[in-house]
Amino acid sequence: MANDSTPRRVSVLSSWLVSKVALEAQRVVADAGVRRQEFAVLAALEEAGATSQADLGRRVWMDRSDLHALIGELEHDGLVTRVVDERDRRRKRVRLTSEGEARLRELQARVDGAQEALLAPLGPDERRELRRLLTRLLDHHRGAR
Amino acid sequence: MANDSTPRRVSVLSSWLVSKVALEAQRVVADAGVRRQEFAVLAALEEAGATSQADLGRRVWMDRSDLHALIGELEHDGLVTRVVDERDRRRKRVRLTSEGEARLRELQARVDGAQEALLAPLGPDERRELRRLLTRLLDHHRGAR
DNA sequence: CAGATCTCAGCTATACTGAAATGC
DNA sequence: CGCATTTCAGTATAGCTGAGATCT
Repeated sequence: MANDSTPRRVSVLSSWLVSKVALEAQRVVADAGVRRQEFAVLAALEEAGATSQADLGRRVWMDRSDLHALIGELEHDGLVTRVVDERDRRRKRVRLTSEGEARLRELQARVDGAQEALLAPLGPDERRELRRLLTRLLDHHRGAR
Repeated sequence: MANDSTPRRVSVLSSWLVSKVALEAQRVVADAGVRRQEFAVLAALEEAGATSQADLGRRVWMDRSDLHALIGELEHDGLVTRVVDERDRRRKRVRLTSEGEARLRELQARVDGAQEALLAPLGPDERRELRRLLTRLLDHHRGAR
């Protein structure tokens, strides 16, 4: 009550609040030794099986260009393979290697830890509620484009 | 229920969720013609009166370096003045001009609109709850450093 | 032909770091 | 001296754009 260092008027801007929390979240995940994008792509790949880069981009909401670069790295590190789809030669099917699966399991463990650190001050109900509210916002604005 | 395009496993990563919402928030505010940083600084200045850049940086959680550049722009545009503090000559007191105040009122109106657009899918209680949860996270992690 | 996909070469905004200059 | 403040220069990352090549 006495120690309110957050500027009142600025805190009225939810955009500001969300951005700062996002930064903090990113920091926590990075401190756990995880690149958010890599994790997101590997996880999406495991879930979707072998898909095209374009599909992957839609799933992870990542830019085609950045995704292309990232997949290049992952391929170079032997975590994924990139093969021309013979049924539609425009596409390249990206697939997890067994090394990629191992890497994903490793990252998942670290991410779980980071997640716990990030949400530490919240109880189970609050975590659920936070996720619900954020998801609602995302779904709403996603639909509008 | 049928249309669940968000990858299940990725959405488990709250960090990812928060980041995407932050991006959306930023977009909404930018679409309203507002630079988040400029608004934050002007608002903090109105609230704090004439303070040093360092103090301003702490209030708005902005980097000294970036803040310096931004204040340079604002000064060039006649929105703030920057004067050496004679009581402590290391400091420069930054102060809103009347043009700056007018600019702030203009931005505030746009920000209110953007805020409304961003939070449209949430009811009043939900907005309060979202802000409460985010603030709690921020305060917690802020204290830890 | 329209449209999708992959690729490449950039751009911008944001956050941050290191270090010098000045003054307390 | 240690410490705070301002300033400058440079780095890193994320997200994005435009355009060409290839294919359906």
